[in-house]
Amino acid sequence: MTTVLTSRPDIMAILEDKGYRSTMPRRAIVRVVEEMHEGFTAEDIVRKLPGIGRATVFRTLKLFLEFGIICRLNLLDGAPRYMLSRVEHHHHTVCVKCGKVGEFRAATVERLMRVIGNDMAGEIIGHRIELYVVCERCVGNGVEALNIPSEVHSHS
Amino acid sequence: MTTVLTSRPDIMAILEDKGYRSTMPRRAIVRVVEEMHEGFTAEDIVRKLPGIGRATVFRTLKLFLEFGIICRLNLLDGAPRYMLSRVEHHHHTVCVKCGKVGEFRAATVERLMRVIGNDMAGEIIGHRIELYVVCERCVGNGVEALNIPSEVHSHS
DNA sequence: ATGTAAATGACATTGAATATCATTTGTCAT
DNA sequence: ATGACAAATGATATTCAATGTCATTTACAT
Repeated sequence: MTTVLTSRPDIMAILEDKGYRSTMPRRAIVRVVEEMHEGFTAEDIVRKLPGIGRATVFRTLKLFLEFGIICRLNLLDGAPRYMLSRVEHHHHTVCVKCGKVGEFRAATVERLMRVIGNDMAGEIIGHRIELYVVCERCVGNGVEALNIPSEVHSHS
Repeated sequence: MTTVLTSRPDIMAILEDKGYRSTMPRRAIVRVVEEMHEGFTAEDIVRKLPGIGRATVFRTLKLFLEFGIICRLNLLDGAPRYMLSRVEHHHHTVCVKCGKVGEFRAATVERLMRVIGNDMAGEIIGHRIELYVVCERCVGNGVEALNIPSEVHSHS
């Protein structure tokens, strides 16, 4: 027994399996993405890696997205945020105050989809659920009134 | 009895109540929005109303959004789509083939939120659920393989 | 080592959306 | 009705994210 199994999949290995090359910029982006734990924008990566071209960052994130290595959250405003995927199916919480992105899983969600599917013409391909929350930390701070986008309350 | 109650709220009246003026461009946009039944982009409106400035269209849609008159869907790619809100809380279905936007309601959704809320630190402010579907019409056509964004399957 | 296709990065370009600001237009008081 | 004034508009410039182009570089199979 000489190696410890890392709980995290080897991203470069995934790409190499698909025939993509292990290049310096890709490795750098993998490294940065792996240590960003609360969600990040493409621009965050560009800023953290000034030696690497903007186009490359965007291309690489798109590649990661395509293989489910990262996932994308279209927030209410501003650029989409990304975060490293966990293996299991999950959904996201977004703190409307500090922007922190969290995850949750709920068996009920899958059951819900089945119920809805039965009531519907057509076929369900996938779903997206986002919860807008005030996270523990921000509730604690109990600061001034939040600017909550009204659309979150009653629609979509 | 001289008037028929329209089932749809008078959008201009809502705005006037809030102190906004009933201007020609706003009335034009209301008219167009009310007759677009399958979701539209800001650009759709700009195209339909060449006499009205781009900035005004964006400003007005933002205003409508703020008061819940329309709702916004951040789709997987491209510009956000808008659609006239119904009064009741609901969620959206998006056909990954033809882009048609539908609506659904499910009591289970609200129950789900309560269940999740109990399991969570912090406070749930709102939620967003989107179902990616192949709509009835497109299933019928049974056409070639769909280009389904992988992120829809397993994440977010 | 070398050839070759893949990948990169500098740059230009697109496209959505916002900011600016002189002009126009609704609304209210009269 | 009229005029005054703030609100709203629209032409334009500008921002910002993201993509396309293409000559150069780099990883990898041989």
